Amino acid sequence: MTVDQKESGLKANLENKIRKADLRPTKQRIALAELLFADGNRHITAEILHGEALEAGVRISLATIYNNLHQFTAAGLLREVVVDSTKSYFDTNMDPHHHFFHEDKGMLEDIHSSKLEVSNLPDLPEGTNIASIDVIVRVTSN
Amino acid sequence: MTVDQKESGLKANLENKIRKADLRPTKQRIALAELLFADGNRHITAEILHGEALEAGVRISLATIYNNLHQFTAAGLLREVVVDSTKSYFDTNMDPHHHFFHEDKGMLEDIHSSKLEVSNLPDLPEGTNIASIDVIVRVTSN
DNA sequence: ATAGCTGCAAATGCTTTGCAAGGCC
DNA sequence: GGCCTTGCAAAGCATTTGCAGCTAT
Repeated sequence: MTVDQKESGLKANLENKIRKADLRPTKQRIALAELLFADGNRHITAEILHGEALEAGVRISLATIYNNLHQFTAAGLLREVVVDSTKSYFDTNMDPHHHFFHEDKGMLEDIHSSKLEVSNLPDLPEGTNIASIDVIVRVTSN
Repeated sequence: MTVDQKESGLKANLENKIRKADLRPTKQRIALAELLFADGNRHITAEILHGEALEAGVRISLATIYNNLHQFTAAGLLREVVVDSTKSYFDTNMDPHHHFFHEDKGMLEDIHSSKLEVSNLPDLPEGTNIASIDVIVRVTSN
């Protein structure tokens, strides 16, 4: 198999992913999907993703980045991680897991679920269900 | 002891708290301290606190609310809880503890530290220290 | 053809800042 | 008096929205 075939196989795969989410595989969406999903788990902000897209030679507006990040999130391809009150991070790892947050660098790092356990959870408030449990271990450089 | 004496005792206490933080006990600061610390643990946004101050008849600007929330936070009288990417919450409970976050209502509720245990924490990334561990149990009404 | 997407620019919402006037020590 | 605080209005920043034009099906 040539490199080109691998390349096109990957793209076809991403197109599929987009189609399954009931979204049209536009040039911009495919480019974003490549940046987000090709290299495994990523934690990214809209701004950064925009920069990467431009660098990769894909002309795309920030508004479209935001639209697509939210559409991907709604479709279950991404999740939003709330760690910083000034900007939003999106995570491509959909398995249950937690995070280190490097406060100095504004960087997220996965903690595999098996590596961290939350026990002794008290009774939930009357009439509520758990939507998710987020554990954020904030670290600073020493 | 009369009610008035209790009242003034409380205020004197709050003034002390403010002085210890190296801040001047201005009318606005005392009013905010009353709203924040008089009735035990609270979780509050700048907007809400502003509303409460106006309701209590204290003329204070939103900018001053923000200034003081940050000064109180820097002084260790408050902590900021990051749960919502659109606004900041401040918590008057400085003991180590975690939170339920009612996503429907945008409301925080304490989980006493003794009630929830985080175990099996993996090794920290090279050269880092823990700043804090935040557990947020997001719940929705059913 | 038509419903969905994109880009632009304007709008939004929360938060911060600059600066003149006022208040605490 | 001198420095800290306040309030106002303007600015800032990330994000969202309206809309005209383009694109996938």
